[in-house]
Amino acid sequence: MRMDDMDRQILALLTDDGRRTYDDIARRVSLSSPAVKRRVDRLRRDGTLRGFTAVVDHAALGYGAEALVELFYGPGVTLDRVAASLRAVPEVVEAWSVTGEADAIARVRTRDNADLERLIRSLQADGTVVRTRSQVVLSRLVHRRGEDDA
Amino acid sequence: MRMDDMDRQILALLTDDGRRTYDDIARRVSLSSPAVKRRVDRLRRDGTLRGFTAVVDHAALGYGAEALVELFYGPGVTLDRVAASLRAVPEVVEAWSVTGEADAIARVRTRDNADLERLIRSLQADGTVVRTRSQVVLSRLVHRRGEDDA
DNA sequence: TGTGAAATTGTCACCAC
DNA sequence: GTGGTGACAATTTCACA
Repeated sequence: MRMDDMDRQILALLTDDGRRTYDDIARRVSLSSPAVKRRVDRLRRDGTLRGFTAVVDHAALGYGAEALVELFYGPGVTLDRVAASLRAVPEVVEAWSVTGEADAIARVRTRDNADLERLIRSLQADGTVVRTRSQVVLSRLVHRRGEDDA
Repeated sequence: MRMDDMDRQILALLTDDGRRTYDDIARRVSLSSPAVKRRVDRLRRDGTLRGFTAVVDHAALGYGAEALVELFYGPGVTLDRVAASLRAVPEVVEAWSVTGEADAIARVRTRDNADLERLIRSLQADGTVVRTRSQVVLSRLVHRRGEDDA
């Protein structure tokens, strides 16, 4: 899985616009479009390039509330069990196990704060999580393309 | 900015694969490809669809460390100033102002934990941030496509 | 919204380095 | 191994119904 600067440039261009044409990329990196395609195909096989996705404005879709919810597990609860139960909740868009006080942090998105509160209650009611501490997102300060959704 | 179920289906399909062809989408939602294109064009004009991006495995690119860093501002520090100083740090891939104890949370990504520590020190040295509290990501438990990078 | 045609893009075999 | 060229297939795009 060698990675040269050409690959990094191509990935940066595709991160900026995932639907850029091979020809457009080729001109910017001074290659032919088949050469670019071969590199992109290789990066996908490697797993370095996982795929492509649409960048959607969730607020425009009616999901205006977002929060980071710290989760504290009950005794003896395994990581797999928490992961499985979080995956079952569509509002959980991302979750990590972390160092520090909390065991994990879930990033959740709901229509509004009322839904947010209901969601947090339901996470607690689940049984795997004994306590939560939430930080509601007021605004986005930084966002780099290829790093998230909206 | 009306949004019907057809639009939502199209956005879901493009979130799953941002390079899906109009014809592929058209078959799945029972429309013609020009009709799909017209809707996608409208969603882009609306701003509902912000664009497309590549989904990259940052660990494969040598950035294996990730953390959520809670930031506590000094007195009188404005949101704009924090946003500007965070934007200047490439390792900050996302940041939000939040409710709760901390003023903001930055999501950062570095090569390793040593770089992570250096970065956190530099955020404190900046002057706008008087204290930080970090939660280092151990593993990703949940990740929905269209919600992030790797 | 669909159809059909033209322009653009993706794809692959083949060759050179 | 990597890259380029040219030909063909697939897709995008748009005028018109």
